[in-house]
Amino acid sequence: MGFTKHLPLHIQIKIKLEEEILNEVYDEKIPGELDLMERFSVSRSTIRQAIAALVEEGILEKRHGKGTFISLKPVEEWLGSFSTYENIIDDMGMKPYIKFLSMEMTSTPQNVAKTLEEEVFYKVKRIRYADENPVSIEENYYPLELGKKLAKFNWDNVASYSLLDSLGVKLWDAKQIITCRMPVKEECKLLNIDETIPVLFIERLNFDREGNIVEYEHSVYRSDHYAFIVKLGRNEN
Amino acid sequence: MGFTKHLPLHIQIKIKLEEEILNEVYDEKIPGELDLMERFSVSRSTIRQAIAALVEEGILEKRHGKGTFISLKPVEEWLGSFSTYENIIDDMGMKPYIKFLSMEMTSTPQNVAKTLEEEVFYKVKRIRYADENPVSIEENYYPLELGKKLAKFNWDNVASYSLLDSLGVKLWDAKQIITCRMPVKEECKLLNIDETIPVLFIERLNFDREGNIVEYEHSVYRSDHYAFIVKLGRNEN
DNA sequence: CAGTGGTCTAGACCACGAA
DNA sequence: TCGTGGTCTAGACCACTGG
Repeated sequence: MGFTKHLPLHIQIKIKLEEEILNEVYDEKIPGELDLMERFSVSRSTIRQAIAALVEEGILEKRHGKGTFISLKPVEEWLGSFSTYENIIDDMGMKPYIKFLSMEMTSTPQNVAKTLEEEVFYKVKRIRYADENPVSIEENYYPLELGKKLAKFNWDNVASYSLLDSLGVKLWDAKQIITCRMPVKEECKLLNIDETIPVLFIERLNFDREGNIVEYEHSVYRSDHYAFIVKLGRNEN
Repeated sequence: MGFTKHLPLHIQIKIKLEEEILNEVYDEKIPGELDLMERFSVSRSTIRQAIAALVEEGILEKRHGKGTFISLKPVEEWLGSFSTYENIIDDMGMKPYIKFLSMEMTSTPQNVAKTLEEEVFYKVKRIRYADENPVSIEENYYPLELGKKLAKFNWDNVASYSLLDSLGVKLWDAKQIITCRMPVKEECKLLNIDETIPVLFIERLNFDREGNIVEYEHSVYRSDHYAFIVKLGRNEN
């Protein structure tokens, strides 16, 4: 392996396994600890230490008596754990739906322009409903190359990250800004609200594992019936 | 120890250590692994496993060559990692200040009433400034008993959790709701804003380790100059 | 039963930090 | 140099899962 500095074995093994997992070398389950011991010619604790790190990162998941399985929590769960968009009025039974409005090329949004040099982005505009009631206007922006591929999909009622996922693009980090303002006329019309009701304005930059911007989201939520609920905990929850 | 079921040794040790840490048996540093091995009559890996769990929970912190130290991240850092309140207009140099306005007993706020049976709460009202400009109106509510103790402090320019901390109350979990609305007259006056500018409205319930409500926060932020910035990551960041 | 992960031991040597 | 945590080994037995 060239001149690998002098990383501890368990780290090297962890990296190797992680790489293989992300390259989909394994289907669902990684080899047992005995196999890995042989393969890497190390003791069991070293293997276990490597695996423990991956478990902690949410990449692997152990099942006693069965084996160690690839986890890679779906992004839905991950993002969901942060910004659960919930209805204050407690009408749980409502059906969510996202309707495609338009797709076009546009100039790079401000927020992205600071970081990237590209001048043109793909923009997808959609409206999110709860039953028949419009909830938000969502615009997703993508770099040209990625956008071209995404343009081939049907964007009705799908999560953007599931489309990204099918292209092999995984979201990893995100940065989000939350503020509010008064709606413009078009937003009032689309959301079916009065001009006197403010809207929550959310921007989110999504990054992949290497820190590249893969998606910029720009959303406007009506504030009269909805709010963001955030759970905070020191550990998992 | 009575009839301890049959918990693994490292779990028992972890619990024991955790208990001692929370009871402030140690000052800053826990005994070395050798000492603990002797004390519990177990092997080093068992001790290390117990400690690893506590490190993962953010309760301990290892320093190579020095020892294992009690961490218990200050709440500031913990809460701060979530909702960093930042100025969009990028005036970094501003000085934050929180001015005490009033303290009184009041009926239990709605949000708390759902969970608790108490009928009266202490309410502390303050205004947060950036330099000379008002940023938000913050109201903190406390259960009677706790409120009585807190009433003795000077509430100018201190974080509520630092006062709680000095009473031995540690925050552990939180639940937060973010939405927006138009300001009422009093809020316009206090925040020095026009009636046409919406405000961000944040409610937060803070819980201790046992899940008791220890604080309810109710804040109104002006939206014209400020926004919430949230960083999301799968692991630590 | 066989296979897998879970727990635990005893002992070795390394790497860092402070005196 | 000494004490601390970091890495690693070899081997043992237990507990869960599935055929």
